[in-house]
Amino acid sequence: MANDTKERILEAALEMFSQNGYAGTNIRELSASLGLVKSGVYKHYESKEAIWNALLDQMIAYYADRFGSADRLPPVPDSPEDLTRLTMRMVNVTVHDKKIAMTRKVLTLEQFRDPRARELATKHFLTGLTDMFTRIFTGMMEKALLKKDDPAMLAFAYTAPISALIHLCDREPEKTDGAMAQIEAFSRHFISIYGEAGHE
Amino acid sequence: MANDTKERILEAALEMFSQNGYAGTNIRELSASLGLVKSGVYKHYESKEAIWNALLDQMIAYYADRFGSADRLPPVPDSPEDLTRLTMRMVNVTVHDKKIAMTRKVLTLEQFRDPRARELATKHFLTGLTDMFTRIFTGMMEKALLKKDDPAMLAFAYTAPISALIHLCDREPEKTDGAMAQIEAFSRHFISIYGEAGHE
DNA sequence: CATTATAGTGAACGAAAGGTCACTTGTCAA
DNA sequence: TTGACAAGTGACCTTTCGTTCACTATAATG
Repeated sequence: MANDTKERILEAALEMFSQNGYAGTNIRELSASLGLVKSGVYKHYESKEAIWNALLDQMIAYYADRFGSADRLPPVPDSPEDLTRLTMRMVNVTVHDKKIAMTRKVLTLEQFRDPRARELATKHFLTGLTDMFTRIFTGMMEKALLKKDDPAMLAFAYTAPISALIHLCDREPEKTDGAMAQIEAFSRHFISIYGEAGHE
Repeated sequence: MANDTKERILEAALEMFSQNGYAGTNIRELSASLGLVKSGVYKHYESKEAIWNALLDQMIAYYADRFGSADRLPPVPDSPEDLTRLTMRMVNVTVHDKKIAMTRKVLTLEQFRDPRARELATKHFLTGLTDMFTRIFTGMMEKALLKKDDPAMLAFAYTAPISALIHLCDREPEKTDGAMAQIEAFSRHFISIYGEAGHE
């Protein structure tokens, strides 16, 4: 025992599924990338679909652990500039962390096929960010850093464009730098509109 | 001759590729959906990949014809309310037109595999809408319907959230009505922020 | 009417897919 | 030392895939 092959299979599956999709991946290649022969994989998972479901379980658990609970919320920014800094820090992680980026790709590719992937995709791409920033903006309005407005609407207006550029980075990685700059510019523009006048 | 089978194959391919992806589609099913036996397809296309390329050609040409030229631009709205009306009309078409919706799905599924799909996806999901509304907003600023600002930035801030909700409709069609309402609410909110004061 | 190209059929093929199984190897507990 | 078990191998099975091909029916052409 004391073997991590079962986990390594999931890692390899994430990599291959995110590049070629579930249907476009075969377990011969998958196992070869681990230095195994394909029958070896079946010692750990009973089928290709079982690998997929285990991977999805892991992605769902990871998301719940990392973004699901309210207490994991980043601190409310102390200034408008802090919002931009917080945003850029989060975006940088999300774009450059290989595992998170591959998770997004997998969800993109399988969202029409698997109901659980669909649900998780909506969280990753839309509601997760919106909910998070709804709380942040509520806090900022209480601190009088943002003009009073519907925080959920502002969060949607703030996160959706950022999410669109993250998708662009996934699709065309060579545009990552430009997209990052655009996110920062957008964040500043957002603050210039919604930031409470009187705060430096 | 006088046969439209070649076109019908592309229609069926769009349908199947948009649901199951390229790798997840087999030509037995594809031809069966046309009342053919699979070998019949090869009288019209020499391979599965040739079908895919022809479909992509058609999607690219369709996009260029419909959204590519500047003269196809919708008229600049005459009032802020008109912007919402124009937006809702465009979104309604884009969401409910089966062919356009399937095109988006196919591009979503194949964007990481095919460079041409990748390029078209970026146009469909990001730059196309942004460019279009950059022109519209420029016109609205000239008419003093919008506060003077960077029209490209406003267009990005306006279209990206709408695009996110269109994606939601593709992913979870049962949420279409809610998404539509949210788009309309967002449009009005946008106008309440950027609309030039003094216009009713 | 004879001809010829076109659209479609059905059987067959080789390759590749997912999956099974008898067997070997290495590790640990009794 | 031995027994048991988990991990990995390689041959093999079945199904399905994309593709080919000889053939037929049809409809337009000379």
